Amino acid sequence: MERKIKSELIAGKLAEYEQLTKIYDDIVQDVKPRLTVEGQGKVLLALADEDHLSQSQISSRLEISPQSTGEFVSKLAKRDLVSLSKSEKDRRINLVSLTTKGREEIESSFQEVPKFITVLSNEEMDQFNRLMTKIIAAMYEDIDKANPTLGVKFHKLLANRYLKQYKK
Amino acid sequence: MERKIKSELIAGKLAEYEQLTKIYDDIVQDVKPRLTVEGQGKVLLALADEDHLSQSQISSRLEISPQSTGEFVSKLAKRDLVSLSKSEKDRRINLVSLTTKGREEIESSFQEVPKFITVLSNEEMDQFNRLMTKIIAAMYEDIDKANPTLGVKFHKLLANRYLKQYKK
DNA sequence: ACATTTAATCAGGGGCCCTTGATTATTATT
DNA sequence: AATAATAATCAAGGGCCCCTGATTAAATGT
Repeated sequence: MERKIKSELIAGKLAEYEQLTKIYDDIVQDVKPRLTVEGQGKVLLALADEDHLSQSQISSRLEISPQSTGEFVSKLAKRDLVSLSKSEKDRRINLVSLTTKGREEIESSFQEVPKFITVLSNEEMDQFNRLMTKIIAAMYEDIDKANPTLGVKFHKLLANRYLKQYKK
Repeated sequence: MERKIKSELIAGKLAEYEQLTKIYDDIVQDVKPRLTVEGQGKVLLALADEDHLSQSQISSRLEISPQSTGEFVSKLAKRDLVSLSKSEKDRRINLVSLTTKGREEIESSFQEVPKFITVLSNEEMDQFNRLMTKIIAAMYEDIDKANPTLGVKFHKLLANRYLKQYKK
């Protein structure tokens, strides 16, 4: 089989997997909504990386508007996942900090291991892990090459968190 | 390494991959938005599977409300991806059909092969394909076991489309 | 002291994916 | 013929993720 066909086949599998996880989560697995690199999840991940940030720091790190930042922060505060406090050094600044509940939210979102993974043998798991590692590394490379601005680097930090979680 | 840890590691990789594709698509790859099993994409996939459906057929197949169906169909029509016609057999019925543009939209959404896949060797591609196939099959199994209603079966048909595309 | 900049909020908007309730027109059943 | 069921639309609403423009308060620069 030609190399082009193989890569197309894999692209299809990955796409299929991606859509299936949505259905899987809806129907099979009563999972907590995952943290995503979107909206409120973005802010949570930013704070997981460095707590006690001002809103404008969050805004520039995530490359989203201050108003969007304020909105997401406000929603997170409403859910008691973050707390707000005026900075003593600068009364304009609102410091955003994770609450215990917020920290737990982040930790627990990484704890779900989908059942379907257990269909693999031990050896297959090793293989899969190695291949996924390779793919992910290539993705990071492409991302950095395309746009090495602060925002992207930050995105990289965010995503790296998944990895750190499982190194122990 | 213990089996539990391995599966956790893989869960983490998959989660990381999933979030990274969002960033990858945003930054690296100027891709067409993918068809998803959500909203308008759902309707397109339904029509790809069987064209010329009534809105209420779509509604029941996708297990969404008639009003949502109408909304998505209307949006797709606005984008010239579907055309509407009153059924001659029953004047209540609006038949929804893919336009040429709609068909092209669907086809082209499967054509993008992300560059990062090419980091794998031929052998690795075979391995990865085999492992993904196994995982996806397990997912389908779980999905069917959990809820074998018509809607779910339909979702399965939708997702199967990715596979069919690459069998040739 | 005044002008400029910065941080956050308010006002308002858009898009997308969903929902419930009500209405109108058409078809099927009694 | 009258009633009940069906198909689609209209009205209205909500949530989430985003945005631009304007305003207010605090800090910094001249």
